[in-house]
Amino acid sequence: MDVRTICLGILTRADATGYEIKKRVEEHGFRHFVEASFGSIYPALDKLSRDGLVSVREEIQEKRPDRKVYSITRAGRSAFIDSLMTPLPEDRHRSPFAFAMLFSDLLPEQRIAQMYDAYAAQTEDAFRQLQQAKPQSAGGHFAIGLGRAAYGAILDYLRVHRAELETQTAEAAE
Amino acid sequence: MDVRTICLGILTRADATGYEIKKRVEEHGFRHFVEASFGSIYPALDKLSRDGLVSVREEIQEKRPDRKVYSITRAGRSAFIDSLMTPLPEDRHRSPFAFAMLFSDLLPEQRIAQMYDAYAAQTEDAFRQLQQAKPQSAGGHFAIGLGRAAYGAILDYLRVHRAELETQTAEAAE
DNA sequence: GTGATCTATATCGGGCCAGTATAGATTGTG
DNA sequence: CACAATCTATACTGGCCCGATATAGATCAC
Repeated sequence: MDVRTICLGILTRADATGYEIKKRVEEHGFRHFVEASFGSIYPALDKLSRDGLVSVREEIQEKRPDRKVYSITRAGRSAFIDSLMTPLPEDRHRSPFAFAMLFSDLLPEQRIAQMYDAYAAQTEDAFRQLQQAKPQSAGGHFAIGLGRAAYGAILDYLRVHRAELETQTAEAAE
Repeated sequence: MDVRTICLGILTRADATGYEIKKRVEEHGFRHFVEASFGSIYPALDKLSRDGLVSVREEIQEKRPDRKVYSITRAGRSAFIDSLMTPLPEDRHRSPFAFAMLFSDLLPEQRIAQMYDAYAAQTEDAFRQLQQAKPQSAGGHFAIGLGRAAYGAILDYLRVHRAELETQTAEAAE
């Protein structure tokens, strides 16, 4: 899912500037599924504009940079739908935490506990965000539920393992 | 978790060529948590070599490209551990499928069902792979369990939602 | 026997991220 | 009230990384 496609998707819902697209990508409905930075959004909008998939109107502002408001064109809408009609790229779950755990034997126990707590906190945050998210459509409802299911399961697993870890520590301390 | 760090991690377990590192990254113990392509592994090994974090010995072969076998150095091992002692990057879960679902209203019902089935099949594969994986260490056991918990929850969610979807279709067909 | 897969290294274009620059407006805090 | 932080808004750069491609003999399956 490249940044151009993400931009097109967001623009099917409403016109937006590059800045607003970035904000929207960070909202609950999107942030757990896609990401895009300024460094890729602005060039993407440039390219889309050159290809006629979006149009721009410049709103001149006195004491700020001019707002460039992008709208999706008919061609853009159909290119977006086309891209959803061809096979989707597979999901990617990259976890530096799980990778680090594979090398737990090389690290002090204290550091493991630290990583563990940081990871649990992050996951709880993500879960809570999805709990509060208000879906805008049937698809949004589904996607949020999916995320919630995954994060919830991870949290449960962490809780169970945490208990095991404490037991082991307690035994070792005897 | 950059490719250099991934290479170092793998080399803490055994010496390897670039090719072997790629294979190892694709094994059950790693593939659900990290990824790295040839296009990044070879330059990474180059850089590590120049920085003295790995050493190379060239095994000349008659009718094949020479094998370059990399070993981690003392400096490399400590650089790897250092990188695990500093705060880890957050997990990333990118899901083109969930993103596409957010736009289900723009797509034909048939296509939704298709994406749905493809996604379920993929997830089942991943789950099965983790079921069969045999952990090599306590950390490996933990990481595999974590992955299994997440994929399992997603599969459950998909099954439940599938039933709903069929109910809706059936109602619509009346 | 012949086509597919495996071993093995390497490069290139293009996509993308993180950081940085710029700059005035608004909001918050002590 | 002063000063800091955050917000709006665009844009570039260095560097990382992926996917595709090139090369080439070996081995395996049918």
